[in-house]
Amino acid sequence: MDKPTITIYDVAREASVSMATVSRVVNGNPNVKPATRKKVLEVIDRLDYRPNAVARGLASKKTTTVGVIIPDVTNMFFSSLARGIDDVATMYKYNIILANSDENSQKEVQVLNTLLAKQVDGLIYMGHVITDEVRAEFSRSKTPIVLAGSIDPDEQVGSVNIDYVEAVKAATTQLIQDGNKQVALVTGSLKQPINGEFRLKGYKAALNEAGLAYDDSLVFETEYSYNAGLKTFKQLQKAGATAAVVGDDELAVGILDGALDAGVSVPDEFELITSNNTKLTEMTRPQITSIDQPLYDIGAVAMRLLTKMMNKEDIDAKTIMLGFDITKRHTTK
Amino acid sequence: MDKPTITIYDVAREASVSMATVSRVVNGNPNVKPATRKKVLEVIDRLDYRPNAVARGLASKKTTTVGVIIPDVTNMFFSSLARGIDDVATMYKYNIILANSDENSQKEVQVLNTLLAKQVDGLIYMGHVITDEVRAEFSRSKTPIVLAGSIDPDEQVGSVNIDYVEAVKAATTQLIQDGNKQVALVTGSLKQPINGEFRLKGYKAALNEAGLAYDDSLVFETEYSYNAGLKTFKQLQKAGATAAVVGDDELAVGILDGALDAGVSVPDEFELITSNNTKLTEMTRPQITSIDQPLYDIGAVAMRLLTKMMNKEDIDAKTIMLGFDITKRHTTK
DNA sequence: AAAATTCAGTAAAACGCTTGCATTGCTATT
DNA sequence: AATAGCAATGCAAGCGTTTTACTGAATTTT
Repeated sequence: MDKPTITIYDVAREASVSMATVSRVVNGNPNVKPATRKKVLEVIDRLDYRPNAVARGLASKKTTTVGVIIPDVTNMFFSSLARGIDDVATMYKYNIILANSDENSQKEVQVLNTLLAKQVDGLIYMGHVITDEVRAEFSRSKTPIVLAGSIDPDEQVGSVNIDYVEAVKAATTQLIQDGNKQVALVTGSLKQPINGEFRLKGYKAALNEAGLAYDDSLVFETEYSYNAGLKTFKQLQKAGATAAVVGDDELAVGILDGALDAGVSVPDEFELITSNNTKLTEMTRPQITSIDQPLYDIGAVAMRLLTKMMNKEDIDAKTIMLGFDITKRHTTK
Repeated sequence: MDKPTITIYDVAREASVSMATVSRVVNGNPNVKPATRKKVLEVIDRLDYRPNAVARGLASKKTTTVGVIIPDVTNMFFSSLARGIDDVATMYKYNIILANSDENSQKEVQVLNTLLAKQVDGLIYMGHVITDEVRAEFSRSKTPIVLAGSIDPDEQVGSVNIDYVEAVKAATTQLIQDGNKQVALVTGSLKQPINGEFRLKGYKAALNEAGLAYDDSLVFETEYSYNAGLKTFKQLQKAGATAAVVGDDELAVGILDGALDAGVSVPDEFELITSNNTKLTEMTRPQITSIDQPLYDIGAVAMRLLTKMMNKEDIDAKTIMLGFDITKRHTTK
């Protein structure tokens, strides 16, 4: 009852040519006479032959599959990247194995290993932080790797980002120019380079240029969630902040709602700029001004870079910084 | 310079046993003397041997990989399902190949074929509608398939859902009990069974039970987007609706904002119940009352069902309906 | 017209693993 | 002591491709 799987060999026999010839027509190798090609294609069609990619992978040592490690698909920031990755992957005939890591180093290492065991041709890693264990795995393998939306302090592997220093600097400067003397910075863990290093640096640079003193009671380290935002607003108020640059959209929505709940008028009494420009920023009232990171593009460019690496093409630069904008909405004056 | 890939054969030689034995210890086959096992494991460790899953796949005809077809990862509804799927998949040692389809039948067929070529052990399909072409592909292959969050009119393949008829009925009834005589239904294309068949049925049933006449000028067919919601509110107002059951959260946020923009007070002058209970519903002011579909669970259960099918276990029921709730927030009285 | 080159195609060796079957020692049974 | 039974291994045949040589034939060059 099980239909016997039909193989390249069957096609060869039916078309009375060798397997090699069938393989050539399947792979578009030009070294085959049009008449033969046609004959083979007919048989393929008649037999409903479908090449077995696993066998092909074993023989050719290529799987046309790339591994993608993502903290959580459910997070818009990452799913936007993922969408860019998948679209470009499809364009170049690759498929994606998607694995959620929850930014858990142990899971990451584990998943990395199964991905490598599955012989993926390349890897894209998303996540805010790269632990030493993960870095160790990276260097242990010679599979090309690109980081999407996270910083590579070592520049060992490829990476695609925006210039977080400049982005936060621009946002902060804008808030200062609106007349705020007490601009807060609200981010995730300062242990993550993106926050503790880059964003903080941009923030300080802006203060400095404006001749304002840095005050670390205006820097808030919190979790990226709506509820954390709600709570954070109270602290912001206590600290006397009249504006904030926020590292995550959900968090920003929480802060906004915290302000509204407290009867604080936005943007008149409190201004807000967030960082990721996800759809969320348009769904609140007032809509939230945001640094516009081209998330989809970061993913797309990362995947494109990876294709080049897998192809052993020359790479101009392993680290690519995309431009950013600030999309003005209604949480700033 | 390229390290030679080290194979099971190398391990066998170094441990002076046969490949078969190494294979056995790698696969946890009990038929190995503890002493031998230990020796082999040591060599594996020393040589840093990593089994090649592609070769394994070819030999065993199992890839421990399942294909997942998703309309758009960027959509919270689907990404929630996907997260459930991935978590359960991981639990059962499967990986997921994720492919975005944009609900485009042609892409779906294409992706389905490459997935099958890659010899996935099973497939999970998400999408509101199953075109004939897709259905044809489904029946052409004997790979197990489960639909997650979409209806299978034919019951040919497995599927996991909630009871949309009852859910919409409950929501509509609630709105009627709040005193609304003009309750609207706002969904996506009525051509999709979930809308034109199930939701509409539930809606009519509720009206009927309440002794209200069905009026098709209160049924709105639109796109699932924030902007569509904004526009739709105006039509709702024109039609004299004082409440609405909405099929998508982004859409609902649009309608809510449309109401607020028009100076209509929610829920006093207009009530709203949405369908997917994504995080979005908590991020608006007022927060939106929603049918609570256990999205994560639908994904998880779908994947669990698929594992059973892949394992050729007995299945109690191919079609599974999960329970739902209505989470009351502040767009209803 | 002979030699060189290109074209089409063949045969068979990988690719790295699983697995059914055969084999080898042992221990337990008679 | 002979035999059966079993646990532990080894052997080798696949799995379905790609790819490397290689071979004739046809075409071009000299």
